Amino acid sequence: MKKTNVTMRDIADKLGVSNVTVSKALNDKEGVSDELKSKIKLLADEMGYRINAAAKSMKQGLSYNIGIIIPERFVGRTQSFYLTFYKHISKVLEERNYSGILHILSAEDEERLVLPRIYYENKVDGFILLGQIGSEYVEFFKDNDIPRVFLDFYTDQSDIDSVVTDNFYGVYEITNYLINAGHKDIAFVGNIYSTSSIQDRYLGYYKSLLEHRISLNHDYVIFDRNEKGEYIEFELPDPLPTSFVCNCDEVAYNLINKLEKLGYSVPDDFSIVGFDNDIYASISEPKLTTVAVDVEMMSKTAVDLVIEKIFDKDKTSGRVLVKGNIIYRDSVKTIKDKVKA
Amino acid sequence: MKKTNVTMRDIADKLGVSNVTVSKALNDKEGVSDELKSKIKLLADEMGYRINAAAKSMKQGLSYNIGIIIPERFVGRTQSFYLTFYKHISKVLEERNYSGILHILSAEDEERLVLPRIYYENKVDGFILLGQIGSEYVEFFKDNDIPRVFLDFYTDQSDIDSVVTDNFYGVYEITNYLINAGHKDIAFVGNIYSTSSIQDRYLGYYKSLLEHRISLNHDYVIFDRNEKGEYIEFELPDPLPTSFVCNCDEVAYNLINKLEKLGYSVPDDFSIVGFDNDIYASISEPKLTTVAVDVEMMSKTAVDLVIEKIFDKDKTSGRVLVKGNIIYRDSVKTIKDKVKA
DNA sequence: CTGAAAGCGCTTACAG
DNA sequence: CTGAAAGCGCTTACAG
Repeated sequence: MKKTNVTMRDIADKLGVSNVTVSKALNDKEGVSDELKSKIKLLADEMGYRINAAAKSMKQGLSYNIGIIIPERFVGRTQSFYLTFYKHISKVLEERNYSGILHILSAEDEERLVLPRIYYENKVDGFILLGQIGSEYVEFFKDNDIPRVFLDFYTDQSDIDSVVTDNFYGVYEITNYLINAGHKDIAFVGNIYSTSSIQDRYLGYYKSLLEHRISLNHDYVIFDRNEKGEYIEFELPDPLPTSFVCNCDEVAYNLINKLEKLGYSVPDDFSIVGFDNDIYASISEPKLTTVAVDVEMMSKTAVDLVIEKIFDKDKTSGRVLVKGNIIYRDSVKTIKDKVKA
Repeated sequence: MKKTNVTMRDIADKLGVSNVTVSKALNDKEGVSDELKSKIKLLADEMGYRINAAAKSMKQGLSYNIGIIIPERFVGRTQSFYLTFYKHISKVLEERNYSGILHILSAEDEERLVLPRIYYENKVDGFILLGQIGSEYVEFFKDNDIPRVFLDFYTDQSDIDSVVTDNFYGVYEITNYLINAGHKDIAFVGNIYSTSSIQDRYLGYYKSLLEHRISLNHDYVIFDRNEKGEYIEFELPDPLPTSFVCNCDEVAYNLINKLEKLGYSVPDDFSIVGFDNDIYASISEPKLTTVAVDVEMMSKTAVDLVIEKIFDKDKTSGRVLVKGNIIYRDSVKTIKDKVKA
């Protein structure tokens, strides 16, 4: 049992020095002899001294806490993506001597434009907002001058500092890969009017086609969901392509199941790629070749950005793109030398 | 843009009262006329007043933060269970005017017995520890007198306050359900020496058997993993039972796949139940009848316990069991009236 | 290299 | 019903 409530004063008294000297020693500041400094540190340890963050915080006007906001709809039984994000955020925060207060934003609060209590209580120095958030809420958030960075958030609202995956480039690269494997008849699967992120992925696919002088076939754009985001039955084109670029792994997973029910086999009859490298990429048969979002780099970027903004209110970054990495697995077959029927 | 740094003093000055009165009004304490109180609240709103949690915290010696600790191995791509837990914890915390600082405990810190920095900085009033944690770490944690509650944590270490799912009762109930559906030849799937939680589930199964005068057949205890927790090939008994009680959904999912590869069909040839109601219960074909952990009630219980302990250091609760609920889906077939071959 | 003084913004206990 | 005083435990700026 360690004694609670050991203060700098207590340490100072025992050593016959002032609390100022103790503060300087414990914070490794100038103005204390090395000898005294280590004596103080030793005694602090012995006495089980723990700094009072609240006192420091009040004096400095800084809490060394960052609020992480995740809308509750991303916290489902099948959604673990954002916990992984939080893990990396938390790790970087730790390295910077910050802590993360994780706030799950309820649908109700999001609708009624209620900011988290940690804002009204000045418990955090800045915010990282994870995932897609209603644009009204974002506007409302912007009315306050607290530093904030949006992570994995797509919007056309300007003057927002955000860190996002390079959707465009990722799909561009993976489509190139398909073409290099001999594919020419390549479909894109996704509702290209549904989200900005799907749109960018589609455009990456299109750019790869353009570069290889493959003309865009509108029958090869296969919708996966309606405007509400609900999945719909795939309407497969006739004739079928040899490969499918899916806008996400879950849809790739669904497509594989659909094709196999129709008696086809992946990758023998069709090559399929996804995006996200989430659980669906691993539970599908065969496992998916896909684009892995670089969660680690994105998290690090977001944390460093928000901390910079805390110390320089005028700092802006705009939209920062982080490149993903292709993960090669078993859902693509090279057909370079195959004679097509 | 709201002005930052509005203090109680500023409000007091504008109204020609003292900051004490403002403090009382804003905290709804006695000693201010209703008229003045509402005038103060109105002006506070208008001026964009936000309380300084650090100042309050220092004065009261309470941070109104709770540290939530999750070992990093529970934060994988396929593990979203604990984020769901956090969501419910966070919601209750919110209702109690607390905030949650989520700390992901690295494997390294767990091994080296490093407590989270939030402890050493007095940033939290108590801890909720989620999931299984090394016993040395637990012992080390106990050396400190900060309130702590273990959630979804199984151990034989005594004098630990914990909130756990009633494994025993859950499997007891779901085995009863199988028996009522006409099953008599029921296997249990799990390594009964592996974890305390699997052991309890096994004993619930056994109790149900006992109650129905069905004798325990040791061939019907099928191991799913080795001592290290790595999954192994099932060794199916001969003759086969008509149903399987699996110690968790993931294993039930694996078993279904194994049986279907062998040419059997579930639930026509075999009925199968799981435990946890996690993602494997939903992605399996057919969907699993299983026991859902009552995450909401467990979270609420844990939060209320830790808060009680903050205000009454001597409060202990011991091991609190929370009952799960059977979720009926498609993996069980009634064979009551079926003539057996 | 060391320390006395002031102050961060609240709340508590007490006096009127 | 209202307020003056003290103090929570630090850090900062300045003086020696």
